[in-house]
Amino acid sequence: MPNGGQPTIVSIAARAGVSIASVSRVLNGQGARRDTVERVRRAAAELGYVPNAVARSLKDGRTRQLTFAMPDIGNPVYVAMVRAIQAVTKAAGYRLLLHSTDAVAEDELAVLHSLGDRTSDGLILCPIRITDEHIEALTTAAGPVVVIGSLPDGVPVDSVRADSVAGSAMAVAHLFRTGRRRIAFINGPSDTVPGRNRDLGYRTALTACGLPHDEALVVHTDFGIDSGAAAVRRLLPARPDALFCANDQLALGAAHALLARGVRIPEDIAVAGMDDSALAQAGWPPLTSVDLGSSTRGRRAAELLLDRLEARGGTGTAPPPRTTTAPPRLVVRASTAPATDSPVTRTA
Amino acid sequence: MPNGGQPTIVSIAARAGVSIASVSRVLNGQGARRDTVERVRRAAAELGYVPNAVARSLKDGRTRQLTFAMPDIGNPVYVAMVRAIQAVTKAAGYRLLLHSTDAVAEDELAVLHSLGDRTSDGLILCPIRITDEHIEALTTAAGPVVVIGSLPDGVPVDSVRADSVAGSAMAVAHLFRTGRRRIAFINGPSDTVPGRNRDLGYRTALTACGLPHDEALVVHTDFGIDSGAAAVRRLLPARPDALFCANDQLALGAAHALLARGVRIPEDIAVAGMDDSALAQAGWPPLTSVDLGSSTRGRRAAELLLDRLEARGGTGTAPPPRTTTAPPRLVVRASTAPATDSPVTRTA
DNA sequence: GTGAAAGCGCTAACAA
DNA sequence: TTGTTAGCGCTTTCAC
Repeated sequence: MPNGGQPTIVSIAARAGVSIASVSRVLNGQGARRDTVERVRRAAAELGYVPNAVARSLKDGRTRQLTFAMPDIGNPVYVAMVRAIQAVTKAAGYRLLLHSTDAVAEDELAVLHSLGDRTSDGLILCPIRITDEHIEALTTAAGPVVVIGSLPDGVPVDSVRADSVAGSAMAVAHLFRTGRRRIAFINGPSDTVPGRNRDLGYRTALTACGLPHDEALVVHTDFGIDSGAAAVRRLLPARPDALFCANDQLALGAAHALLARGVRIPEDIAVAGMDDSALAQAGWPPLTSVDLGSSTRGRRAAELLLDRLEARGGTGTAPPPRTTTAPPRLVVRASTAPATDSPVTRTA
Repeated sequence: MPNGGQPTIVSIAARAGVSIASVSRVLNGQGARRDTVERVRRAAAELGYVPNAVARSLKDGRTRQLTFAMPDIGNPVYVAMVRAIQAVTKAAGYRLLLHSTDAVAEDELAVLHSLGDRTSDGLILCPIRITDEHIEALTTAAGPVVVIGSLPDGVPVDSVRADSVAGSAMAVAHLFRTGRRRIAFINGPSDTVPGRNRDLGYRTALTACGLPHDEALVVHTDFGIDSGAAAVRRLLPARPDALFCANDQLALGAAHALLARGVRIPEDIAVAGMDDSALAQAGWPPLTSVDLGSSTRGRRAAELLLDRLEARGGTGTAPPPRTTTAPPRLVVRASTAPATDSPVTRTA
C-alpha cells in the first residue's frame, strides 16, 4: 500500500460493492438509492474514512488554507492579530498557516512568491518596510494578498493600516490635559514608517497644545524593555513631567527605571505607552496606552481576504483595492492620573 | 484556463519544446543535455513558474506541513511554544499550521481525526485534559502525534511534559529560604492535572520545610489577573507572608491587589508566580517565577515529531514512544527578596 | 441511479 | 538523454 494503509474511495467502493463515483456522490450528499447510500455510509464508517484534503485541493484548485506572515510571533501586537485572524478563518472553515519572517525583507518576498505554490488560497502580510521589490511582488502576486501596514497608492492590493499619527497625538493631548507640560518621547527607530508616524503625531500634538518642541525630550532607540530603561536615564536631566513611549515594552522599561530611583508615577512623572498589550495592564501602576487596534486590524484583514476569495467566481473584473484604517483608542489607566501638585511649577 | 493562468510544467514544456518529463527532471536537478537544461530554465523563469505544492503532495504523500493545536494563542505559555516550534519547523523546511482549540475537548478530538485528511504530516497537541476518547483517538491517529502534557502509560505516542510538581516545590522552598513561614497558595482549578500537580508540589515542599499545612492559606480559582486580585482579598485575613501563585497572571493580579492596599512587596509579603512569561518581568517589582520550560517543551516536541517523520521510511517497526520532561527553573527577581524585618515575628 | 473515464499538476518507471 | 505513460485521491461530466 503506497498510501500508508489509509482508506480511500477505492477501498470504500470495493467494500460497498459500488463504483467510486457513487462513493463520491454519497459522501458529498448527492442523490442515490437508499440502499446505496446506506452501504457506502457504513463502509466509510467501518473503515474510518477521512477524505484526502490534498487530492480534493488538487481537483478544485483551493486549499482552504490562509497564510499569515508577520515579523515575530513573540510580539504581543502580532499575537493579537493572529488571534483575531484565527477566529475569523476558523469560523469560515479555513486553516491558518503561520509564517514568522523574523523581520527579514527577503523572507517576506519569499512568502509572497510562494503564494504561487498554491499551498494557501491567500495571504495576510505584515511587512516591516515596503520596498520597491515588495511592490513588484505584491503587484504580480499569484493570489489575493492583504497587507497590514501602509501601502503607497496604486498598489493593487487591499490593506489595513493603523493610524499611529492620530494615536500618538491622542496620547500627547491626554498628557497635556492632565496637566503635563514637559512631555518627553521615547520613540523607536526613526527610519521606519511607524517611527516617523509616531514622531509626526507627537510634534503635531505639541504644536496643537501650544507646547515648544524640545529636542532634549526626545530619544530614539529600539523597542524592548531594556531600551526603555536606558532612555529614561538619558531623559531625566531634561526634567520631563511625562513620558510618552512608542510601545508598551518601552513604557514598562521606563516605568521600572523611574520606580527604581524613587520617582513616583504618576505624581512626579506620568507614563503612557502604546499598543495596549497585556503588558500595559500588567504594569504598576497600570499603564495608560493607545490601542492601535491590532485585533481589529487582524480581523479586518482576514475579512477582506475572505471577501476576495468569495468574489473570485463572481464578476470578471475584480473590485478595486480597499484600504481600511483602524481608529486608535486611548485606554486611560493609573499611570497618567493628573499630578496632585500644581503643574504650573513644572512649566519650563 | 481552469488553473487561474498559473504556469505548469505543461506550459513550460510547450514553451521549451520538450516533454513534461524533461521539465520535471531539469527542475529537480536531474541530468539533462546542457541545451535542454537551459531552455527549460529560461522558459520557467520567463513564465514565473512556481511548482504546485499540492500536486507534489498528492504524489509523494506528504505535505511538509505540521499542525500545532493548543487551547489559546492569547496565553503567553502557548505563544512561547509556538515560537519555539516555528523556529524548528522552519529550519527543517516545514510549514506550521496553527489551530486554536479554545480549550474545547471536542475540538482537540476533531484535530486528531483530521490528521486523516493528510493536510499535515504530523501533529503537536496540547490538550487541556486527557479523556478516554483522547486516548482512543491518539492510539488510532492517522499520523505521528506528539503530546505536550502528561499521558498515561501505554499510549503509543511521544510526549513532552512539564514538571510542575517539582516547579511548585522549588518556589515554595525558595520562599522558605528567604525567611517566609506563612506561604499562601493561589492555585488554578483543582480538577485539572496541572492544578493537582501544583498542589502536590506545594504540600510536599511545606512538609519538607517542616511547615504546617493551613487550609486557610490555599485558594482555588481560575487563571486570570482579576482572579488573582480577588484571591488576595480572601487570603489576607490569614496573614500570609508570602504568596505563591499558579501562574504569572494570578501573581500579577495578586501583586496589584497588595500594592493597592499599601502592602509592600517583598517587605511585607513576597510574591512568586509561575511560567516566567513576559508578564513576570513586566511586574513591579519584577516577579520571581518558575519557568516550566514552555519554550523547551515546544522545541522538544517539534524535534520529536520531525524525528518520527524521518524515521518513517526506515526500519519497519517504529521506535517505542518517548517521554521527555522539561526541568523547571526558578527565576528569582525582586518580588521575593528576603524580608528585612525578622521573619520570626510572623511565624504562626 | 450508476459506472466508466477524464483530468487537476506532478514524479518516476519504463521504453526508445 | 528523452518521451510516453501510469498513478497519487478525488470530483465531475457523460453515457447508459
